[in-house]
Amino acid sequence: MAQVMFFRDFNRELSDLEITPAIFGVLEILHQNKGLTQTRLALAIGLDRSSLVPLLDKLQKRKVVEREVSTKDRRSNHLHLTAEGEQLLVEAERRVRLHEKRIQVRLTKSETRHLIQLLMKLAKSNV
Amino acid sequence: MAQVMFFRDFNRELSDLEITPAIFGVLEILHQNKGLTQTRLALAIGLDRSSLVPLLDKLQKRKVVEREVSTKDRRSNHLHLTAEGEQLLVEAERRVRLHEKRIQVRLTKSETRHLIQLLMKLAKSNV
DNA sequence: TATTGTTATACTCTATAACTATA
DNA sequence: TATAGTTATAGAGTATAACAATA
Repeated sequence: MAQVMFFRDFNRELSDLEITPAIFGVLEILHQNKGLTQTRLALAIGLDRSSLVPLLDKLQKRKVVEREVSTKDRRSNHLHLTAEGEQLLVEAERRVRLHEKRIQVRLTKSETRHLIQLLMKLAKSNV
Repeated sequence: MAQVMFFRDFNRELSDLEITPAIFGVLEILHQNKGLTQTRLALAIGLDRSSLVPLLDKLQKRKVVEREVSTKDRRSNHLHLTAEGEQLLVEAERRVRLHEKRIQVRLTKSETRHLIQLLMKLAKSNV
C-alpha cells in the first residue's frame, strides 16, 4: 500500500514533465556517468539493451539525450544529456524533493531516517 | 531497491505455483469475501472490470475460481474459490510466510515491527 | 436509462532472436 | 568469432469504448 501511494504521488508530481521513474533513473545515471554506452546503461537500470532503444529514441527526439558514435569503437554509442536534458533533470529533482517532502511530512525526521535505514538494510540483503 | 528485492524474492518463492502478486490478492480477497461480484473485486484490487475478465478466465480454467450467476440479479456473477483454490491459497500462504521470514531475518523483531508501523503510517497518508 | 460482464481494440513495457556493422 | 546497437516480433498487463443481457 505504501508503494502504491508512493508511485501515485511520484507520477502526479512528475507527469506533466513526462518523466517516469525509469526516465528519471536514466537522467540521473547519465548525469553522473557521462559518455556511458547503451549496453552499460541497460545493465545499470536492469533492462535488456534492446528494450532501451525505443526509450532512448524518445528521449533523443525530445532533445534530452544525444547518441555519439564512439571514435574508438564505432559499434558503440556514447550517451550524454543535452543542455536541455540537464535542465530537465534539475527541474525533475526539484519535483522529486517536493514529492519526498510531501511524503515525509507524515513522519517525523527521526522516523524518516529510521525508515530509510531499515529499507536500506533490507535492500542490501540479496537473499 | 528494497521493493525490487521484495518482488524478486516473492516471485522466486511462488513462481512454480504460477501465482503472481495480483493472483495472490484475488485469492485472499475471495477467501475473505465469498460471493463477491466481479465489479466489486475489480474495485478492491484497483483494476478496471474489463481487465479482470481474462485473469478470471485463466483462474477458472485452472479450476481455482468459479463464477456463479446471481439468482437475484442475473447480470452479476458471484465469485468463489473452489476446494482446489482454497488449497492453493493455503500453500501460497505457506510460501509467503517463508518469503517473509527470509526477508525478516535481516531485521530484528522490533525492527520488523517498526518498519511495518512506519509503512502503514505512510500508506494511510492519502496525500 | 443504468449497470454487469464481455469483447474488440490499442497502448506500454518488456524480452528473445535475428540482423548489420563493426571489431 | 564476438560484440554493439537495431529491428521484428511476441507476450504480459492494462485501459477505453461499445455491446448484449438484464435491471
